[in-house]
Amino acid sequence: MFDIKLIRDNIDLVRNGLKAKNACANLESILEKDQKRRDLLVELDQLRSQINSANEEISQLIKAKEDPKPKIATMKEISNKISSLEPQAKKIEEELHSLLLMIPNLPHVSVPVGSAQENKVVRTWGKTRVFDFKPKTHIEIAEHLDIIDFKRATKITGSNFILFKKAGARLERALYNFMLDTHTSEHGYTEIFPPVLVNRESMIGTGQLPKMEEDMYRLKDEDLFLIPTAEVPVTNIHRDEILSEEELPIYYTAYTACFRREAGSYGKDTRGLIRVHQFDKVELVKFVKPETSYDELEKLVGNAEKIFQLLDLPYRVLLLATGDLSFAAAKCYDIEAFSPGVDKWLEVSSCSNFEDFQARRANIRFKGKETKKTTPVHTLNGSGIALARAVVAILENYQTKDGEVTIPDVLQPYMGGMKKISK
RNA sequence: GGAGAGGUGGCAGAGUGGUCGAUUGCAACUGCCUGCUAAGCAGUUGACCUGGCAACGGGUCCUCGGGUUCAAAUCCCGACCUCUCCGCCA
Repeated sequence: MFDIKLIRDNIDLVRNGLKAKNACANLESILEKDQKRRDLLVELDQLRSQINSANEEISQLIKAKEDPKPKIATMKEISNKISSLEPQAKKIEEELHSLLLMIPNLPHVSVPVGSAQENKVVRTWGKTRVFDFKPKTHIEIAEHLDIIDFKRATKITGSNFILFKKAGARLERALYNFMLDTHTSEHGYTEIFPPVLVNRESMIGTGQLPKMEEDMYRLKDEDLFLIPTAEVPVTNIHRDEILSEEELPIYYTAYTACFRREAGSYGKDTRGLIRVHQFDKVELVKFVKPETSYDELEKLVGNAEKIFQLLDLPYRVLLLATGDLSFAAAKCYDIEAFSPGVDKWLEVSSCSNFEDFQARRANIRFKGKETKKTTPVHTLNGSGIALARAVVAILENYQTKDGEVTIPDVLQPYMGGMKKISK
């Protein structure tokens, strides 16, 4: 949730931040509503205060066996005034709230200003494979090895769904087990297995709603949503809670299926595994103290990178420019894996610091041990990592001349010792 | 899904129209006492909104939303959740 006080106190900062993010909001109208709301509140509070003291007097009159009728008459009068003001106050409160929910987070100062062209490659890891043959795409490889059945997935559900088979299915399972094991035993994350259906409050809490409802799968009868990422249920674990300072930082990791409608994004990038409506992902979520959140972001990216290093897959890390940042993010690194078959860098992870943006929406705070103050926590999350695209990277990077795929060393134990996928 | 019971502060648990943000117990914190620990004694302990430079005020919150009333934790209606029994089911 956007902090109204920041708009009141520092409107230029907000205006510039929104501009950098290519977002607009009528800040003047928000401030106007805010003023009107506070004026109404002051008036209402005064009336309520009168009611409270009158009420006390009435009870004393009753106790003293005196006639409370005249006092009751004045109370009735005040009470009527209150009932006429209350709906106004409530209405403006709601209007203000929904306006604030539509304002995106502001970018951090360290984020380059501009559109996606301003994204910066921060570092590149590993060597791009050199093949003595023309590398095939993951689609050709998967169909040749009969480990993914695109046609039948379409028959069962619809376009852009996938059906893994045999070693393909096993590879999927091996990958998320390997990732969960790495994050829990080497990076200190606590494993979570959350629901994949969440309610509206949870979706608002992490910022998917109200703005992006059309991108979400929603149940017709229940007002529940299929999660687009485990970020939603996992961040909402601590919604409406006050944590103690000693509990922080909290690190969670979760494997879930993720569901995205990808409305309006049909085009050339949608073949194969690259953009599908359901994919598996291992997510990393952190709740931290504000002063540590940017250090925590660097560590988070490092944890995601580690997966690629262990898999020995070349990747690069991008720092996203302001215009490419998502709604809730203040700063974001993308990890892209190089896939020689499609000859592209594919986004396989996105690691963001949301600062207190989600924490304000979801009402997640912590109490200072010394200060005794309650302050919103900072939340972060990152993919560690997204599976369908990691499979693309593995199939295309580890393909051999005769159409087989070598299994990366770290995955072999998870594949029952299998060293390569053959027909 | 059907029938019944219930949802009060960190927890336990009173309160059934007016002086109730709410008795009390536990837990926690701060003093005192004590060789140490325990016990004991005294006090403190919620969140949110809002006025004010401040000192210091005012308001809201007894699951949530409506209603009755001058006045609601308390009465009425609805939603959600929990428990018990029955049905169904992995």
